Amino acid sequence: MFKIANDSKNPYCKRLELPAGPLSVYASDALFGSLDYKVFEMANNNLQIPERVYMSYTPDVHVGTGTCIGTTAVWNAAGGYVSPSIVGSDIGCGMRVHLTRLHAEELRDVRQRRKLVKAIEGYLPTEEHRRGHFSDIRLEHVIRKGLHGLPNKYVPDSYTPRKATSLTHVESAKFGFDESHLDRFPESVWHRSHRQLGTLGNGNHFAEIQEVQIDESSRGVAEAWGLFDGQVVVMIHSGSRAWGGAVHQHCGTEVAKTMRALGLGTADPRLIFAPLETDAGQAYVNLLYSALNYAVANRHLIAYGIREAFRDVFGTKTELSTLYDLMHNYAWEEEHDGTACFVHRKGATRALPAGHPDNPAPYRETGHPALIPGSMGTASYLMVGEPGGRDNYYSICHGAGRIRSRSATKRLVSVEEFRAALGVGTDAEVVVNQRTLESIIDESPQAYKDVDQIIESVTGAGLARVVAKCKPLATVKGT
DNA sequence: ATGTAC
Repeated sequence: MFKIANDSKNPYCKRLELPAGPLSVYASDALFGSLDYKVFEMANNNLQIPERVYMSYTPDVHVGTGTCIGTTAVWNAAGGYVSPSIVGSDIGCGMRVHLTRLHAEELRDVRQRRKLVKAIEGYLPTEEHRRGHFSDIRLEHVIRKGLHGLPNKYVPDSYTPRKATSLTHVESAKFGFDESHLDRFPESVWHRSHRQLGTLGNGNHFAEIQEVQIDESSRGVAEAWGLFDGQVVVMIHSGSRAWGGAVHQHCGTEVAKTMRALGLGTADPRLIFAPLETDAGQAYVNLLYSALNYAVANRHLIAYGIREAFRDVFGTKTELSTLYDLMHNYAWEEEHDGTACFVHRKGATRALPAGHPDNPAPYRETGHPALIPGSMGTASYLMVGEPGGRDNYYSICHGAGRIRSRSATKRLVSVEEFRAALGVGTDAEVVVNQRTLESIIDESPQAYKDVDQIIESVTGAGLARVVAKCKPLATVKGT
């Protein structure tokens, strides 16, 4: 189906010539060889969207709906295209890490980890908060202004040690957009979205308590970020919940209509896209930004709840400073080599190197943290971009990457295997909140690639390097 | 990932 061009000097980057155009794939030979041929069929469909400037896969790539998870796809902002299928329905889904001053020794006793997990569960209901919870928060303020729409009680930082870190240590705290598009959503969507504020959601979303292990080669950066060996950190993975879903569904229908009217399409009817300048394209981009506002505020409020739990267990002086918050499902404008680009990242994380002007101010000199989760029971990584990332529009992986569908995992993986992967019954058990592991077996590590191999491909390719490895101590999942 | 229809 395709040829591999020989012009790449990077053994971790394959430049393919598919019938519809070029595709860069960042992966070791072993990972590249293990890819399902369907990811190339899917790429070939995505490459048929007109006017594309660039498209690539990260090593954790796997098949999704219309577009693979692990895709970076770039158009020029002028005359470009936007695709709700490439962004996917969990708009703004991403990662957040908070730092504590606690040492993992304080959680060495499994009973202490259980106590903490139970406390966190009390603040993060699995589905929705009860009526009246967060009644001091106006949802339309959050939708319109992101973190800046939250009451002072939540920001800036009655709870972080350095002033306003939760507003400055984020990829984006607020997206401005044309609010007239908000009229189209029924009251039920607003109501549900309010009750879902500060909740994790399902699937691969989680909150995890982890122990830091600094990579010696990056000790300087690690210490500049406030990390120390043995430090307890909190990693959060969540998105825009029902709000993003409603944006995806509503705008997707409109974009599909525009597509038909313009006679556009590819071999895959699920792959929807439209020129940026169309009414449907503009409505989607505006409401996409509203979902990015929801998602960042949602992760912020999850962190707020977890901080309350830490205070219940470790005392009122416990701090949870914000390391960083960034997304891996989104599209927005970025400038590259002086050109305004419209960049889609679906299951791909931006990792800017030291000195890049788009780093937020606190991370201008070091590069910002790129937060990469592993699968359950396995390590996660704090990375930083390298200058070589420029070739890939500064995109790196977003995690381990699924190798088995949820249904296949339920069929093929036993609860015993899952228990063993989490060390259940040993001193090192990763404590999980769920009453039965059976209910979340589709998230067992046997459903995912080995995150260490993914990271090796990213570092080998010169896209980013490891600052710290974070080993799981306890995990909180939705149902 | 999510809500909704089956």
